[in-house]
Amino acid sequence: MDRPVVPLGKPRAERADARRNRLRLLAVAREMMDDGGAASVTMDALAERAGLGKGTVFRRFGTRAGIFKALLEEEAHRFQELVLSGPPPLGPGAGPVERLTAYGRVRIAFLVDNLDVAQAAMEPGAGHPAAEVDLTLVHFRMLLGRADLGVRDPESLAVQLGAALEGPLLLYLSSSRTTEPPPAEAGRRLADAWQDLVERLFATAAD
Amino acid sequence: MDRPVVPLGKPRAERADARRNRLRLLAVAREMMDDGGAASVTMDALAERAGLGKGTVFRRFGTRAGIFKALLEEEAHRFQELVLSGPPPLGPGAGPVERLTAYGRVRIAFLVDNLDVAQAAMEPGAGHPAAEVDLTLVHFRMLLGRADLGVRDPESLAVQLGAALEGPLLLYLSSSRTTEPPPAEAGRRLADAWQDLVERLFATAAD
DNA sequence: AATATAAGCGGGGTAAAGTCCGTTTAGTTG
DNA sequence: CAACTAAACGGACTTTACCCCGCTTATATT
Repeated sequence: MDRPVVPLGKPRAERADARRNRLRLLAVAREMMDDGGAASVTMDALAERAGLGKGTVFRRFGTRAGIFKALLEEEAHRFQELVLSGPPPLGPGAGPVERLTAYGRVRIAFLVDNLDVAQAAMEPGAGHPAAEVDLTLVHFRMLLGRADLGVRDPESLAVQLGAALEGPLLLYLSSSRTTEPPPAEAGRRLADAWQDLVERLFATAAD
Repeated sequence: MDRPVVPLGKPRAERADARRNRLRLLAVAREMMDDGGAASVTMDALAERAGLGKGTVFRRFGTRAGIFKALLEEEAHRFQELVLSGPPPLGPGAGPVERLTAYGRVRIAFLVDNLDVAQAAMEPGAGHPAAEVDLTLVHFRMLLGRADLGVRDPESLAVQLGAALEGPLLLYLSSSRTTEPPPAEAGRRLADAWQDLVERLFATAAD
């Protein structure tokens, strides 16, 4: 629980062996997931299969969920680049409504693909809902600020939108997946609903 | 090898001892929460303090989260009555916008009060997001159906609204509560934002 | 190169969730 | 009321996440 807590200003670059092991662990984790699914990634097994001690695994990731968050964030980083400097409508150059709907579409596709990782990433009292969510929020705030709806509390609206996007996804991926609609179709439906919501919200501004 | 094969349709009422123990466990759990917070409610301790075996606890609630869900649902039942047949604006008699905002206000207050139980109720791969959430969805669907926005997929909108209401709450209650705004104020802010969102959504219909 | 030290490492230890299965009992049937 | 059966019970057992802390090593400093 105690974090090292270097007062501040001293990031103290990651040591070479630490970095090597971190990458190693992530690679092995991915490998194990491909084999036996997320459930098969136990801390002991991961440590052993990576040829490291259990303590090391925890030092690197803090918690089991931490591993999955890290996996997710690797991907998220690529995504972020697209959002910040890729081609429209996802990247800059399109209007807020287009960018928001595009964002939703891509994010939904992403989570539907990485369903089990996403699930595993939020199990315990994980606290922070992944830095990744924060990225979504930052982006939403930016877009909302730009589009001038006369909203009282843009910060809260960003959070609500984020929830409206992620919530249904989580609901979907937590429901029995055996008899449910196939992911592709569910994804399409979620994306359409998202577009509907965004357009409806912005319609009031266009009056 | 003879299979019992009760065809179906026979719920087989709860046995008297089972009922007694179920109520007992809930009472003791509440007691323990008042003492040492949600974290102090371990399955072993609960079993012992109730004078029962651990197996019994699991038979009754299936999972640790199950206990907290059960606690929450006890409350939710009272709430449901208010919604279905209480006085306006929460109960019938007011317009959809008023009812939705009232619903949000009360629900937020409820969750802010029961913060730790709510948190504890959603920890593991709990699967079903609590029957309670379903109640919210049923209600939202009803109100959305009544108010005739020309929405393509009312079902999805209900889910999104539910998420927009609950998501920010969860975010709030999972963030460090030591330095954050006091619950009362946070609650007010969430409620205002919720009202804003609902009014904005319905504005397009009122044109 | 020698030294100092913060960071990293390992793996046994603990606690708590959840499973198993043999025993007990409430409720039913003739 | 005696036999019967499905449900409930208990508690030992297993599996994991996560902690602790003495030992090792990379890296900065002189």
